[in-house]
Amino acid sequence: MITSTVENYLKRIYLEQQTDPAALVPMGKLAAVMQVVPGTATAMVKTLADSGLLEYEPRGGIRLTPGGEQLALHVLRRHRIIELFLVETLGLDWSEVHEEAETLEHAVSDKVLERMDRLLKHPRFDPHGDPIPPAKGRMPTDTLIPLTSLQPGQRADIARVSDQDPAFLQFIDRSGLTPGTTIQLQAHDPQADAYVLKILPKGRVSLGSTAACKILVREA
Amino acid sequence: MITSTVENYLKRIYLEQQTDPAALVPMGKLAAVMQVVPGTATAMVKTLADSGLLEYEPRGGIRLTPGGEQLALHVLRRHRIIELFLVETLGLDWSEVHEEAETLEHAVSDKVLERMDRLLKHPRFDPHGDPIPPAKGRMPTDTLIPLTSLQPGQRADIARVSDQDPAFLQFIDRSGLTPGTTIQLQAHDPQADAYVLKILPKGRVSLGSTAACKILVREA
DNA sequence: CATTCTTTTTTGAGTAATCAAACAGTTATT
DNA sequence: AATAACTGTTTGATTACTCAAAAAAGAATG
Ligand SMILES: [Mn+2]
Ligand SMILES: [Mn+2]
Ligand SMILES: [Mn+2]
Ligand SMILES: [Mn+2]
Repeated sequence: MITSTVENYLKRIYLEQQTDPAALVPMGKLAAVMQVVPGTATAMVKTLADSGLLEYEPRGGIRLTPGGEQLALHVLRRHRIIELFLVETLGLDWSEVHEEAETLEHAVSDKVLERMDRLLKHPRFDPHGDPIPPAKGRMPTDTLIPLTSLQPGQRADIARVSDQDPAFLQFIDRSGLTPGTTIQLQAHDPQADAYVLKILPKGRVSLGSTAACKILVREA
Repeated sequence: MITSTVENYLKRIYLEQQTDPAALVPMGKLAAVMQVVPGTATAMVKTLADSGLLEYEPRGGIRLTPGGEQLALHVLRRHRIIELFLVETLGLDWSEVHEEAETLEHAVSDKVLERMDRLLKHPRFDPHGDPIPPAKGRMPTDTLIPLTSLQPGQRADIARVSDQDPAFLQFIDRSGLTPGTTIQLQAHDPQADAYVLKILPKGRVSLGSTAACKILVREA
């Protein structure tokens, strides 16, 4: 049975995998992101391995099988379409939809999901700029860079905000740094740990590296 | 913890209660409608009684406490608003939304629910004509009668279809007997077990008593 | 009123998911 | 190499929900 617990594990494992596709995901990392004690993660991973959803090397780590990855992408598609639906159709704030989608992603049927997808005109990105896995076919790979990699003077479009914390997302919103915005890095002072951005057409904001590296941009 | 299992039990008990508000709901009935073995119902009922959600008379039956009833109505409100939302906003067929809502009713937050309610302009009835419990305040009581109680010649408006079976609902749709339709009972032949209806402004259909008593009407 | 049938409860067991804490294996440090 | 620190696994228990089957209570019938 694919319980919602299994769906959550697969989705998290997939996301961890993406941060370093070559390496195995260590058990400690998995336990940490799933917020369970290590023994729980070990037990779960054994049953997922038995179901053929991942490969498990004891004391080494794990990696999703193609079947496990397909399921993970399915959950991720649901999650991101639901997020966008909640923002676009029901008018929720982008800072709160992640939490809502965390539950709904396990309850929405394929039929309902495809209706949402149609109503939203087959969107390619969720409210945070994360790509929506297509119903079939490969996940599109775009090459985004963190704001911290820009050279002073360089322009770029904000493409993604990779932190689901409502307080941070609300700050991004207030500052006018939502995906789609064009910015220019005006100055970077390593000593002050300050990235000064010009928001086009008007506006200015200064960020520390902790915040700046959560903002991914596409070079203009 | 209010698990979705608990929500389902409370909702079913409430609905059973309504069929005969004076009597206790017998354990056998509960087990049957919940599709569990009697022992399972007994075990569950004990924990619900311990949580103060219902009163349990061993070998007598059960009755929801005010707290249990409030929770049940909350679930029922979610269920019915979701059904209408799926029909109105996502364009699903009324024959399939009951099953979808059965899962979603446990996953939709109060915030999302109130957004749906607002988008639907605070509806009072679900697609099947069942009343939507208000967020606060008492459940409205309307006096509907089954089609089988009409006298030949009498006119009435179809108000509710009380069977969630998709095949039956599709038949009702095909026959033009959806809630809101005005009909007139043209003839009732007890020997043939046939209720002949005129559908206004035009149309005619004949129903047996099994089908006719699932259709509730409001006298014109 | 004794027997039979029906309904309900009890008992014992299983699955899924979790934690605490003991244990074992691996890597780093002295 | 010995020891310490870290990481991961095992073991034993718990909670929520469920079923199968035995036992008990109550109702109906001859
Ligand atoms: Mn989730
Ligand atoms: Mn997102
Ligand atoms: Mn349900
Ligand atoms: Mn309904």
